[in-house]
Amino acid sequence: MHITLEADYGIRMMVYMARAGKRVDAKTISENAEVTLRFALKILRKFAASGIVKSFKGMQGGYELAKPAEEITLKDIVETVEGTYYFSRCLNPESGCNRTNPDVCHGPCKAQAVFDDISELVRSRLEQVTLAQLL
Amino acid sequence: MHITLEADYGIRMMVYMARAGKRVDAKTISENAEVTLRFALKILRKFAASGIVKSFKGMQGGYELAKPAEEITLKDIVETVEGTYYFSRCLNPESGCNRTNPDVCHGPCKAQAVFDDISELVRSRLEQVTLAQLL
DNA sequence: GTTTTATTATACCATTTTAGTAGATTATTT
DNA sequence: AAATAATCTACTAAAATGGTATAATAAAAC
Repeated sequence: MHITLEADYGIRMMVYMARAGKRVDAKTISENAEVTLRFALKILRKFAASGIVKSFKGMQGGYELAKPAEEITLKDIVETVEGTYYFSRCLNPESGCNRTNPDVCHGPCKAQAVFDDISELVRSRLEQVTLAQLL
Repeated sequence: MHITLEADYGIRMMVYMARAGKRVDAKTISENAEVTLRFALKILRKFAASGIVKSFKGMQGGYELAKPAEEITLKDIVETVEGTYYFSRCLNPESGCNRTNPDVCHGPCKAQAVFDDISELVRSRLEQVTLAQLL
C-alpha cells in the first residue's frame, strides 16, 4: 500500500550524499542517515547498479552522486530501490491481472484504467521533484 | 508499494453486486468475483461495517449496496479494505516518521511534503471514480 | 608487493504483512 | 423447529520486507 522503509532510507541517504557534496564512505552515510551499515550497503549497491551513484573501492573509496543533485529525481531514487511504481499489482506485467472469467473482466477492466492513470500520476509527480529540492 | 489483492477482490465484488442490482448471498458473490468464499466473507464484513453494503442474515439473506452505485467511490472501497491511503509510512500517524536526528530531518522533511501531496492526489483521484463508472 | 581500507557478491535469517482457512455462534425466514 | 446465511474469533500459510553475515575483490598507500 505504501512505499517501503528501504525507499525512505534511500532518500535519506541520497539527501545526505547531496549535502556532503563529496565522496563519502558507507559508514559515514549510514550513520548520518540513521540506517544500519549493512542495510545501507545493500541500498548503495542498488544505487550504484542503477547508475545514480558512483562507487569507488579501496582506500579513499566510497560513494558520490553520479550526476548533479538537480538531475536526480525522487522517481530515480524510489524506483531504483523498489522497481517501477504500480498502484495495483494487476498492472505489473510480471504478476499480471488474475481475472480469468470473461464475465468478471474481459480484457483490461475499467478499474485497471483508473489504476493506470493513478500510477502515471504518481510517477510524474515523483519525477518533478529533484534531489536538489530536498536539501 | 501497491494496493493489496484484497482491495482488488473487494472492487470486483462490489462491481458484481452493483451489476446484480439486488440482494445476493456471499457464495454467489464469491463465485462471480472469483474469490474464495471464506475470504469474500471477510471482505464483505468490512464492507458491512463501514456501511457501504448492507447485510441480511437468515434465509433470503445476503448483501446489497447500501447506496446507489453512483454514490460509492473507489476510495470508499479501497479505504474500507486497507484503511486511509498513505504513499509513505512516514505519513501514517500510527507508524510515524522514524527520523530522530535533527541533522537528518528536523520536523517534517521536504520529502514528506511531497509524499503528503502524492497521497492527497491519489485519494482525490480515487474519490472521483464511482462504482457506477466501473460497470 | 604486501597491507590496509572499503566496496561487492552471495546467501541467509527474522519479522511483519498479506492471504487464506476453520469452527462455533447468532439471527432470520419458512 | 429446521434450514439458511451472516458474524465472531482465532488460527495457519505464504510472501514481502527488513536486516545480517561471510567471503571475495579491487584500489591505493606504504
